[in-house]
Amino acid sequence: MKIHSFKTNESGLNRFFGPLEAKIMHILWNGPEMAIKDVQARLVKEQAINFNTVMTVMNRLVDKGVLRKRAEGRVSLFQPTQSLEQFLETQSKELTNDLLEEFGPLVVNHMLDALEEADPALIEQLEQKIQALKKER
Amino acid sequence: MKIHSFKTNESGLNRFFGPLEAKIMHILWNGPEMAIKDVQARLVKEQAINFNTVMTVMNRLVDKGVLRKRAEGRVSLFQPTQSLEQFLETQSKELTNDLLEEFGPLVVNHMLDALEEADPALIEQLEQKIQALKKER
DNA sequence: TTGCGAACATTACAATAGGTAGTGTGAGGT
DNA sequence: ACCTCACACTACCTATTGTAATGTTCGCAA
Repeated sequence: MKIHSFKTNESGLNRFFGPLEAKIMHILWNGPEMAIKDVQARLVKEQAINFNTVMTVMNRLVDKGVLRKRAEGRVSLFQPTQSLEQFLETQSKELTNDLLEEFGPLVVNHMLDALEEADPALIEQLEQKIQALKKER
Repeated sequence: MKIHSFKTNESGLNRFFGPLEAKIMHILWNGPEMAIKDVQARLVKEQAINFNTVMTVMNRLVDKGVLRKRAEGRVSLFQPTQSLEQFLETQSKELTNDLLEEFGPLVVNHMLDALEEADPALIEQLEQKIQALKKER
């Protein structure tokens, strides 16, 4: 399995995951390899939550391929299959390609409209890359 | 209601809609204001489909705000609330903004990587817009 | 005037995704 | 021999989407 949808009405990890899934991924990305009860312990600080609930969701994340599970004696230890950086890199690349494929020039315009108002540094970066590209040809 | 998710594993209208929803929107975007039975007639050319099924889905599309329903005597006529162009414009803009918000510079790089392999004309367009932007300042 | 048929409304069921949690099982330590 | 803890299995709930049966209404024709 993989990530199939990007939610426009959410933010951060909630764009890729359900709310509990997102919290769990957040914990695993900001800490070491962990057992279920470790994750649960961190979640409980916010909100009471059943051990089995955490287990079920974590196992589903394993099925989706975003967590890896490893037996260490009697307990299972979990860790993300990708670093957060890799994950964001992968997802943003896939999304960007999808967008360009689907919308082509429209996206370029929107991009610039957005950059115009937002971030002069990004425009600089863009121009640098374009110049670099041109020289290569 | 609105569109809340963009599916990375689909293509075209299926990125925004379920498969039947997408077919229905396709028909309404490529024809005049229509009654349910007109839509059904076109769908049936491909695949037998129950009138009520079409009705239910079309009414849901009205609830979502992507179709408008208008009573004309005994029948209801349906038509998209936006043209396909407007819809794609809106969606691609929203997605582009979301992406930049969420990933910032990562997206700019992916964009250029993609453009590099894909389309020299888009790069030209990009550069034009950047020059235009610079002059404004 | 009555009643049929067409269009719409209401209701419901299946599948999938995600959140929640009860019950079952097995292995280790006491 | 047994108890506990971690894990497995199963199930139920909500939402979304596809599917369709049943119920209602109203104009027109006999």
